Amino acid sequence: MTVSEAAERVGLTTYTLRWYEQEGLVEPVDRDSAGRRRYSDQDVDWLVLLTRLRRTGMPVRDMRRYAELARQGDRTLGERRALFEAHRDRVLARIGELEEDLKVLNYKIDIYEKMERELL
Amino acid sequence: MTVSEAAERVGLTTYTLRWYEQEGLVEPVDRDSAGRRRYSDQDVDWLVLLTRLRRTGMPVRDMRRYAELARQGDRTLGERRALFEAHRDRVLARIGELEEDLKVLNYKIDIYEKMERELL
DNA sequence: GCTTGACTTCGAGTGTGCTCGAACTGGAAC
DNA sequence: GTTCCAGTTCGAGCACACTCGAAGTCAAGC
Repeated sequence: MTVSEAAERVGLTTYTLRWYEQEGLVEPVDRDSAGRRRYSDQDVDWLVLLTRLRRTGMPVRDMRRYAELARQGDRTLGERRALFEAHRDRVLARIGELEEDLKVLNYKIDIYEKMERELL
Repeated sequence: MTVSEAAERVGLTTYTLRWYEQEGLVEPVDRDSAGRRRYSDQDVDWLVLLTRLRRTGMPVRDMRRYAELARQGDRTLGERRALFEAHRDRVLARIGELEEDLKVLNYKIDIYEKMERELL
């Protein structure tokens, strides 16, 4: 599929797709006879995984590292697993943090509700 | 307390504390006779609240809006509550998103473990 | 009374992750 | 065969949230 079709599927812009490729997050995508990118389903799968990592706050730098490891095949499986485990821990910590902050938010909302009632 | 003491307490730098003031996230802080900022406990409490909001991903723009409302006193209680409720919903959505992504992460880790065992 | 060090303001610079404009190209529709 | 559209590259620009350097001030310790 074309870059714009791929962009639509993964929920990124065509700009970003080209930029990801340039940044080494994605293998150079196949081209048609006119030099236009042709994305395969595997390309899209990879991009979807990247968007997940990105959404969880993984820096582009780490995503690139991961992409490099993936390119080197099975011998980097352990390293890739370690990278994911470390990231999972960060995501868990982040969820914990958000839940803490949510408590404060809820507390504040309660306070405001009480104050609003008292002002009637 | 001084700007550096306040910075230490809230976990921000002195640069950021001055910048927050400049950006209107914080009321102009009291000064001593030499023109140096003197932070009160209330100032610190306010800053701590701001760091929570910030950590949950609230844009500085919205924090400024909240600060402006707070300055206007009780008549903006409803608006402040609404602002917090909307933000709470975003935080909840974000937690949900992270939990989804966490599943993918765990799935990937499992796959890697399996593949590593098979390669022995 | 001099040094030191933490403060002040101001404007400029940084890092991250895109986002876009300009100039060009090539295949498809009419 | 011209128009049109979606693609191409390249470098520049942008939004956000800080971060810092420079030049100056002031109180406290020696």
